[in-house]
Amino acid sequence: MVNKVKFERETVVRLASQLFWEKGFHATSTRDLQEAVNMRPGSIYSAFGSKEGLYIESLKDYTEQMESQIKECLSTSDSILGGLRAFVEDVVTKKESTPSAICMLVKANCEFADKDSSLYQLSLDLADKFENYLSVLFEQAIEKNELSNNISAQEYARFFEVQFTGLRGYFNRPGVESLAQPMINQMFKIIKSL
Amino acid sequence: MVNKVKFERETVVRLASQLFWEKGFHATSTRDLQEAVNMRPGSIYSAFGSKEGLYIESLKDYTEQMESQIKECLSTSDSILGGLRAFVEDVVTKKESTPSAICMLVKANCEFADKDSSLYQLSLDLADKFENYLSVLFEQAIEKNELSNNISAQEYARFFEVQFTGLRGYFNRPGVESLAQPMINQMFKIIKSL
DNA sequence: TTTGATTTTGAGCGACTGTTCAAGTTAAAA
DNA sequence: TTTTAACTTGAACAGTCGCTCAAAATCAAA
Repeated sequence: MVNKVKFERETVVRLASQLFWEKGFHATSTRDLQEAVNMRPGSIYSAFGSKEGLYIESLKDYTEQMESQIKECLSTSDSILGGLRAFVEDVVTKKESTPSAICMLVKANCEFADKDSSLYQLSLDLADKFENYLSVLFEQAIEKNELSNNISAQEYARFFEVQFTGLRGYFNRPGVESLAQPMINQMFKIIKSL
Repeated sequence: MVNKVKFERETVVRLASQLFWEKGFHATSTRDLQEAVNMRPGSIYSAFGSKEGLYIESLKDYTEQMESQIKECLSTSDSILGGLRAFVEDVVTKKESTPSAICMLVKANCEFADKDSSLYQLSLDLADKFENYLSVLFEQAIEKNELSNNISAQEYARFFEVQFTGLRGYFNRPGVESLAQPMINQMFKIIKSL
């Protein structure tokens, strides 16, 4: 090796991810990105190939970050359900410190209308992966008798997902902060009664 | 009057609305719109002022269309809850005939990250109007004893909205059609038990 | 039939887009 | 110290963007 890359790939992807999450793919220009990651076009294109390439890496990084956040919440809590609740509270109540209350995966799924586009497909694949991960967690919750087995782990996961994304959409506006805790309580009360 | 406009304003807005709903504001070019509504730029700009002006009228038209759809469902059904259920089934199961399974208001709210932008504000205002309309309906449902008064009409409306938008997001993908009816059943079973 | 206010047309403007690449810089190896 | 492959730079390209406006077309009223 004669010379090393000067930038930290992970840092750059993290910064790009924040910008894409906030503004979406189409509304983020390559010049916005250049400024955000402090790189000139040539370096970006040699490292990521295209705006789309950088976006793909950013979206994957986002889901990894989200899974890390869940794992963190699980390790802090003494039950699966407690961990999931902590995660939901984290996301919904600390929305000021994130680019958007709305999940970047949901935003991606909204933005790419062409069902044949690879970015739409990617958003589906990552959402699928996330649902599977949730299913595993709910499987464990059933095994630990935190939840009944009236419905399957996958059905719990689906309900969680619908409620979670619905809530995040609802809280993507100012002035509803005081509703967060009651609505999360309601959500988990329902889950336990399914 | 010396000369009349040649186009039907409502038809044009309807066509533009479909395109904006499908592709979003940023990904829809003025040339896409020109083709869709079969008008030249000069005519569009003299009638609507700007791309943004046409979008504003399109989004307002969308919400009016949605309220009409609810009213249609209510008139066909003999209960408020039955009407709302018919509406949800309509939207979630006939998604192939619409530009997107996801609500155009939700897409708008996703797309406009700048909380100071007037398009973001518009999406909030229209969503607020919709929530108020739902509240009125749930108020009636409580009065007609279709629902308990354990929680307020507004709380019912909020739960409906979260569940409804969550479901629509979930069904914005291929291959989940068979889950629609069970999940809608679950949704209304929960509403009745609140 | 002529008039004249109004609407429609579409070529084209300046700004911005994603992307390229020749020239400059860097630092490990020779 | 020199070499040289890898990396960085940023001016610039071709294409697209939202939008304008002078000219042509339209048609009720005179």
